[in-house]
Amino acid sequence: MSAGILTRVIDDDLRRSTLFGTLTDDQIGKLAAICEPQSLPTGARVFAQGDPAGAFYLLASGAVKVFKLLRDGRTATLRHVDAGETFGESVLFADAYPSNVETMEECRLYRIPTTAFRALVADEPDLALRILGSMARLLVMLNQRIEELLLPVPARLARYLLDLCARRGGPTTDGAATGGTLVCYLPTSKRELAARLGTVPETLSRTLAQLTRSGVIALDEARFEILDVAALERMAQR
Amino acid sequence: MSAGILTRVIDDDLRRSTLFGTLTDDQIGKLAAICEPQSLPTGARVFAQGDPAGAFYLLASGAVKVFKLLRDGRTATLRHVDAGETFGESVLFADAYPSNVETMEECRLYRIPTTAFRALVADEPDLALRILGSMARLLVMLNQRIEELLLPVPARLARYLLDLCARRGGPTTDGAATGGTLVCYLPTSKRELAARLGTVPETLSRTLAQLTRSGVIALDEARFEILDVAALERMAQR
DNA sequence: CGGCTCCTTGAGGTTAATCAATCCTGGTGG
DNA sequence: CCACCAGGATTGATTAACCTCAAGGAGCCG
Repeated sequence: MSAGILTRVIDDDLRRSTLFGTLTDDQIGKLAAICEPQSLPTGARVFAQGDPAGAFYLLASGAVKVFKLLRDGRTATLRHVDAGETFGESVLFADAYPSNVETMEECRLYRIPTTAFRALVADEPDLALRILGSMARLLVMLNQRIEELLLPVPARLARYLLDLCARRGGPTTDGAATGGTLVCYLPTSKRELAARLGTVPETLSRTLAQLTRSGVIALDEARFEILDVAALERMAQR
Repeated sequence: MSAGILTRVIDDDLRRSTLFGTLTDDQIGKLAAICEPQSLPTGARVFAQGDPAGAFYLLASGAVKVFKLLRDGRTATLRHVDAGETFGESVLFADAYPSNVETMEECRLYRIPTTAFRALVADEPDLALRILGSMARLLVMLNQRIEELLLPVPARLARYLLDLCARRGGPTTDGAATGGTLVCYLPTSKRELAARLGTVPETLSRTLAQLTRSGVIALDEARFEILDVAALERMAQR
């Protein structure tokens, strides 16, 4: 039956997520029952700041960005969300979305209505602890973002590059000189990256050029290599 | 019995808090049982960034600041906490504190150990929903802080002043001209306020002087009055 | 080929941090 | 009572960061 196959897909997506990855089969089943699958093309708006809050989302595949529109037209990117992560959790207990979300690629995602989810949480304390953990992680991350914004652009960029290598990073270490080199790929356009770093493309370009000139990184299109990890870490500390 | 009086005090403090204000008597009782009352003088460190995370805190009276120390010695204030609010919730599921907390006045606070609290939450789904709500509010607030930091200093100051009047604000509206005037008092030294706004005392001083010269606010020591609400709101939008 | 978007590079201007001097205000001790 | 000092707050001058505006490339698709 196709329904069986469909729920199998949903279950798998849920199990692959950071937030629900370790739930019991029973819990996954209950959760799957309230999820509403969606598919969106690149550049679609998931919700806008000020929209009435009805649901939060699990991103099954693709990538989205969470951002604010400043009055002068600039956009401030708060967060890039990767497959397996959730976004919009903050509206579980708020009445409107505090920011905008737009897809950066073709996406599959699950809409999880707040009322249904809250009812579920009331039945499953374990689920509550889990989402508490997720929100705690978000809080820590936002704390870091705030700290970062008080640093100069080169430090922000250095942190981003180091973080990127650490997570999505090529363990492609070349056991050569000082700590070896790390290879990785920029996941977005430089325009998006600049917004994510709270700066403009021109400044990002200059900063990357500076890093390349001084031999700290090597850059070819989206592929980059950290040649001097120590120097980059020093730069990340203001 | 003194024990009875003591628990009465704790219960009242809990009930006065934003987070636990609407719990049932039974829930308050269980919570009170795991709270550890503390009294601290001005300028005391509650915890430091990197400390192993064992508890979060409810501030019963006084005021504390949450801040990060930047490598160059500057301090970045993330948040000022008032009586009745909680702080450190983010460590409920993290293993170390992500920032420092220091008292700005004499404080009474309650240490709430994470393990005991988590056990309590597992028993009381309602409590879980409640703290979820609190963390959602925190998330929204941090979102705002990030957005603010991308604005120029005058806009940040304008938002702070408007927000202050709206919350702690004198409803002392003088029904005179454009929307009337609002009177309020700066709750901290200008040094602390500058840190809270992510700037330095010199710049704050200049910006306040500028606002005063242009007749938007009147300032006398800590007492200030918003003379032109509309102008300040315009300034808050970059 | 022309138009497009994305990225880079250059020149100039603006914001705000830094450095430094002065002015209060309150407290202390002669 | 007053000279003195310490800390916070202000003001001025200088400097640095980075945004803005403007002008090219380089790849891509009609």
